[in-house]
Amino acid sequence: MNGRSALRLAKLQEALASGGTLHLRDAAEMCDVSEMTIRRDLTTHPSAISLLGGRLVMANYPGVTPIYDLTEQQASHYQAKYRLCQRALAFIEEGDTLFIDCGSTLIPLLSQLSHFRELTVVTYALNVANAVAVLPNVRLVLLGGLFYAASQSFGSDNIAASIERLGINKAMISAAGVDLERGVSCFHFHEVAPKQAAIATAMQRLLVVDASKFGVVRPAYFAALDDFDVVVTDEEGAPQLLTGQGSESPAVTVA
Amino acid sequence: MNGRSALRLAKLQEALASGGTLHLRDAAEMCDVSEMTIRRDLTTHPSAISLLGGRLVMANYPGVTPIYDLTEQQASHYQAKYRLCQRALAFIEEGDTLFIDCGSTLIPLLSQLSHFRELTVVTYALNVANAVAVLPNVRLVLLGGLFYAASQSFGSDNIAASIERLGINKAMISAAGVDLERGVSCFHFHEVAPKQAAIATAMQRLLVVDASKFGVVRPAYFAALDDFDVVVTDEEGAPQLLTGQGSESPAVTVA
DNA sequence: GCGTTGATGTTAAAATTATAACATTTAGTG
DNA sequence: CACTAAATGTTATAATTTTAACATCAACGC
Repeated sequence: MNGRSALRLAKLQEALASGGTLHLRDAAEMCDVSEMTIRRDLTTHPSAISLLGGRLVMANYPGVTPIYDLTEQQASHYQAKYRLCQRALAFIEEGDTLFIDCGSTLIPLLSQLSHFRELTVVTYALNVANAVAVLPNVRLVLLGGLFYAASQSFGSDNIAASIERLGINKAMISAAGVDLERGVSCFHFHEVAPKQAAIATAMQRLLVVDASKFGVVRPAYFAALDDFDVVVTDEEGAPQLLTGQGSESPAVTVA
Repeated sequence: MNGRSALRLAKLQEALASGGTLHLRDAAEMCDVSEMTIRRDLTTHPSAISLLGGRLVMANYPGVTPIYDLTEQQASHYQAKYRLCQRALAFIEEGDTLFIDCGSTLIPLLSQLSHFRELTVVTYALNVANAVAVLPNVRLVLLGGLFYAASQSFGSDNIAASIERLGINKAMISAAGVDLERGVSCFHFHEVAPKQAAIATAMQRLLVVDASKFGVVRPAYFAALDDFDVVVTDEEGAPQLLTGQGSESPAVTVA
């Protein structure tokens, strides 16, 4: 690594930080070196900047190349997430006020919301808010507070009260672990309060989880399985697993 | 416009909505048409998708091509904004708790904050939050509420109370109009409450505006010029203009 | 000073992407 | 069914981007 090289990268990073893209040509001129040098800077040092068809873009920015392209295997993995959200979508109705939980599970659902005439989305997650902000037909209510990077979400001491003040129709909740006996859990403790508040106040509670979460327990417990009205999942074998070896559990419908 | 064309675009948009990029090749395969057709779809219909070096990306996503590239004139226009923010930066100190206003003016400032060891940023704007969220050294407090797309910001009836509860050190306020007699104004009325609350509670109030805003009045008045301790601007002639033809106005320092 | 090393510049070739022109298919109409 | 027009596919060509190879230059130690 080179001092000057790092300096150039820093300069470019600053230029790109406010958004937009920078052509390799302009980047070279801006740094007063050749395009080749910029290319080499980029390949030598790894950095937050990535080169896309002759243009520099911030790689860690929400929308751009989170290091993955939607190709082959990943496309099929995307398909799985997509199908799960398709099932969840079936429960959404025109005019609903939805609580959308944090995490990546529900993100593919959000673009589908453009097909409705009018909806309201309540969330405490930045990535959810970004996906909803571009939809003109969806009113967005973001519950703010202190930002937690790990879950891309916000927390505050009165978030539960804020949620309970809203008329939430349906709560779409995600989880990192679902176990028959130990209940439903997630990674981060600051997610517990908003999840519980949404479950408490919503008219219908939907747990949206892919089957890989079954039998898993994570540090932060937030609900029992029968606190939910519906469990939306992606595997056919799931019903037995969840309702307990064929015993009747009328509180939970598995979709 | 064609029904199938629109359908393809919608499909691709959904695929891209959760982030990432999609190679033209894969997009064509996904839609079961030739690459040329995808290209034509993109050029015929305007859409949120843009093609960057053979890859499809969401154009309206925060980080990517907000329709502008940083080239030539625009690079110099960026330089102006950048210099303005450099001046504003001089007022920021290690450990500060900053209120950052909405709009695009202060965005270039945010990436510079990475040079500090520790800061806290309070904002009610989504674009500001996105820029700050990637900085590991800056604590982010986002004041939530109902989202207003026009200003990419949030509003709620208790936003003023939330701001006043925080220990804000310095308020960096932007404006769309600054006039000696008619005061400082912006476009949107929902911005008034948070701006005024920040001005009321902050220890130091800085107005950051480029000179093009001088002599302009916008619909929503929110402060008098001497409510600010410092006016940060980019033109040398500004002092006279603002302090009133050379008369003394000790309340306002122009940087 | 000389030679070495690392950084950078220059150039040519390869690969990829963009554009245009023309061929083919498809859907709709009388 | 034939005709038309729009949509799509195919191909060739142009433009651009990527890669590799080699040339230059400056800094540094001996």
